[in-house]
Amino acid sequence: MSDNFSYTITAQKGDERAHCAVIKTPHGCIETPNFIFCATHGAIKGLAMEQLIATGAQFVLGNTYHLWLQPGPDVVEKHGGLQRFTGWNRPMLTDSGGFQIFSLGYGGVVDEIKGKKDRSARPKSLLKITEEGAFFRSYLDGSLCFLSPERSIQIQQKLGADFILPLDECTPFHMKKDATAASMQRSHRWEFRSLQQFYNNFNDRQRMYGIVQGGVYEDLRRESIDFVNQQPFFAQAIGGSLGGDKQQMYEVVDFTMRYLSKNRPTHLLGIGGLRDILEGVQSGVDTFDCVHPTRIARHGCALIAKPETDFAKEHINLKNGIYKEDLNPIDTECDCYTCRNFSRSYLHHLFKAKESTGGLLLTIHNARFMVRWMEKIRNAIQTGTWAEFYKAHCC
RNA sequence: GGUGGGGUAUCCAAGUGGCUAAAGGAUGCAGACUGUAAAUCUGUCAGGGUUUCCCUUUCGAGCGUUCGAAUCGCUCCCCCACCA
Repeated sequence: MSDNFSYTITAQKGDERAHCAVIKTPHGCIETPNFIFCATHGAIKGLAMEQLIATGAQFVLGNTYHLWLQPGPDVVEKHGGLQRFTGWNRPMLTDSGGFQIFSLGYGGVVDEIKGKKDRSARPKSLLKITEEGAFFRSYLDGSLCFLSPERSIQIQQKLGADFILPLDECTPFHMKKDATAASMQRSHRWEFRSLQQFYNNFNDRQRMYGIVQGGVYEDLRRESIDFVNQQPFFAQAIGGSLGGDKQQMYEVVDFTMRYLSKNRPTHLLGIGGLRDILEGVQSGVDTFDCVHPTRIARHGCALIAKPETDFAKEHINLKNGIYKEDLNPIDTECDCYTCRNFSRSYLHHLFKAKESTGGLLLTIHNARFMVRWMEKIRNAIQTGTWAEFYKAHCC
């Protein structure tokens, strides 16, 4: 194998697990800790890639399931891969569709994975899961779809992102331990098949992550870690249910990180709260991804650093009436295009008037905010002040 | 001047005798959102209170019929359409 890919730890103090590293890919390097922005359908909702690049973002994620249904992997392949297709000529990862088995499969309990209560019940479009794979009803046209580990990898090989994920099965929080264990073991078999497919058609411009399952159970997580550590993955991700509340999530991530290989980059799937990221970094996580910053932007919320020591509220809602005549920018410290040019009052107006530009401007702010948040974290680690930084924000 | 239609809460708009403090929508006020079927979803929206219950004031205005009226009758005010 060539040296298209590498993982190098660049800063780590004493016996702290928090560290900085560089992940090298054919499309450039990623400095970690870092945040991966979600471009599920091959676009950052509300932004042109040019605008995301301007924020300093380094890493973007697309979704196998969505891109498979639309426009289809062959179309992307004809463009020369996802990077050319989307205009993001930088490091990229594709998720396997495993999360969709969960999110489309449990109907109203999409929130289950976070231990939250059933709210907006949706009709489920997952028909059934067998050892072979998952049968879906396409949410686009109702047609029957079948996603297997092999199929997911074939699709991802055509999509051509730098990093790909094996198909796994996510389990909801309220699932009994033996069922969680059975699901985890199936995920392992699926990951093994994914690896076989990957290496059978190996392309030196791609690498694969392993995914740790096991829910909130420490012994299951250890079993899953043993599996992942022993398989020839380039990197590893923590998936599945992380518990019923934040504290449990931090604990699950922490004991999982304790046993995972330190020689591989580690990704925490689907987590992106500001405090959550600090806790993850503290446990040794390299990368995070989350729809939260871009989604809440479209819903009128801007991430803020104001309560530097109180993370009860990590954002403000620009739709609130108090911003109607607020001439200040979202954050006077922020150097993003939105904060340099527009008032909270203007943003409030755009959302009240249902102008999609409001979502665009807040997405720019939130993206830039996340980029700067990760820069602050890396800076603290590089200057040997991580412990103080962490304590100042998390205690 | 004539004929017909209409005036309902912040706005639009259902409702023609009790189950109506009054459907629905919008606006307003707030909340949620964590590997995106999300530019989505939820709550609230006459006033007050000891707030799973009570009181006060409401359907253009007034008077009346009735045990009971946004709903029926009379008078008045205003709006719209067409005809002179």
